[in-house]
Amino acid sequence: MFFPVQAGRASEDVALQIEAAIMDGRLSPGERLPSEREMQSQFGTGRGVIRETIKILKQKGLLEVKKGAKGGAYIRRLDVNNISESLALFLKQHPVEPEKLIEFRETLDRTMTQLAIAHADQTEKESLLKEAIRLEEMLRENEPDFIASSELDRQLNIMLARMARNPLFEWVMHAIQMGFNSHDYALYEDTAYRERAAANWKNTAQAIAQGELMRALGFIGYHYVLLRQCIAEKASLTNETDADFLQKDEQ
Amino acid sequence: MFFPVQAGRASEDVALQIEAAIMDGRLSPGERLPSEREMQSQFGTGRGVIRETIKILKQKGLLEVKKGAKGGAYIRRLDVNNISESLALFLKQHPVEPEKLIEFRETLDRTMTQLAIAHADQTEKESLLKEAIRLEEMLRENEPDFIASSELDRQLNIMLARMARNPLFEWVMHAIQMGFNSHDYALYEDTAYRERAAANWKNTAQAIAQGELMRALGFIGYHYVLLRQCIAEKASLTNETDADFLQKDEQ
DNA sequence: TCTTGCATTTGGTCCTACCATTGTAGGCAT
DNA sequence: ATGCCTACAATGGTAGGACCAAATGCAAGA
Repeated sequence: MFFPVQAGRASEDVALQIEAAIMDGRLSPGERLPSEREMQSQFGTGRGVIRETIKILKQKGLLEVKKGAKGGAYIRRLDVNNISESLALFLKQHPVEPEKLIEFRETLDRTMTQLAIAHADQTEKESLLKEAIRLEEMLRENEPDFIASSELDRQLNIMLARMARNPLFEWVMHAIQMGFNSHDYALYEDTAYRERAAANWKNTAQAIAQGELMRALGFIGYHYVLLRQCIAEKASLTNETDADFLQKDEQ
Repeated sequence: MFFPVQAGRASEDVALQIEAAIMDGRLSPGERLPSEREMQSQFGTGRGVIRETIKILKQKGLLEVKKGAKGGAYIRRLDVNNISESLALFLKQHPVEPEKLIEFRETLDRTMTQLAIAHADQTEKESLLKEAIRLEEMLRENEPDFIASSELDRQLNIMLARMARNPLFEWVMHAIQMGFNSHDYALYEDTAYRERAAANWKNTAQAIAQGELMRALGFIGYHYVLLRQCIAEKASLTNETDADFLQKDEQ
């Protein structure tokens, strides 16, 4: 039941030591690690081990590496993107039925709306409304930019999440949006959908600004009704894609 | 406005190529990559670059490396733990007020309860109830095992998530529980809390098994009332810890 | 004072040799 | 023929050295 103390994991070992030092606060964001050649002698290993260590920690998002004099490995503050990337990678291997995603997002949206009305200040609420109006206008143009508008849609979601004054909602929304970026562009190509969705965003923002919770929730509900309709239409049009998706989902 | 085509990122480059091959399905879980020395010549680089590449992909959870003959880098199917680990790491650097965590979990719990009643089969519902009863019994012992019981509490949560038939809830719950493991043990040390919490779990499971949504939601609500009380008590007892926490949260 | 250019620091790459682990094939003994 | 053991080969793990490339700073020169 004993296991070898070090079964070829020198780089993992060093990585753990450095990670621990960062988490303990012995190393703070912005600080620099010694140069590779220095650590090489400090840890008593070859330089290769140190380099592999650095790659690991860099991949974890804990380090940022710069070349040249005054270069080296700098401690980096983690940000949400690391989680988002992990999630996105995971989702590529584990496709989720659109309905499941909608179910999840609707839950979050309803709560965030509630929290936003309670906690956000008036400035933010009006800013949300302003952006929603901007989205509506953007789509009224002759040749709407789908990428820009679905980007703005994302922005609105993030704003709402931030207004909820609960970072967890913000982080999860962020990660979810990054993970599912591919599907969303397509929706904004549907003329009928995008205009009603934008109008609905405006209504939602208005209700939030006026503090009318139930009305806001009603609009949120309508938003997801629209989404479900739009997806159902797309699915019935292209059976092939649907079959593909189901197949992928099976494995 | 031009940027150098390869600013010292050979290993990242190779990693991207392999990652793409995995995502395209050109490489499937279980398959083996060529040996380091072979790839070295295939990619036209030194062996160090290949090794760094492998470390990166291993850290991402895409590879598993074995030594010896028939060893090498094997493609691995991603699992939720990678996300959980990213989140846990992130949360260590970004502490969250307990109230915010409760707010978030309560939202998920309420929806999951609703979905579980609608989608789970009777077998599962009874199994949930059985485990809840087991938790209650476990705490009635003379010397309850805090770690085991808070582990069982986690299990109950995961079961509920699975019963919702929506993998997103399952994954997020999993990640959240991994990320916040440290706080939760402590709660189960409070005698008054843990017994009422367990009894409440039983009631909740019972209501779910009987398909009584509103009653179940009522119990869920009570669960979080208990949690909030428990945390408030702890906070008022140890002002020092609380001050520490706020300080950490500021930075 | 500004520019140029050299020197230094530091990561990026290649190479080569050797060690450690593991699976297997072949030989040896029963 | 069977079963055990050993030697070998494949493969990742480590060490150390040499050189390249980029970034910075300083010094010399215009």
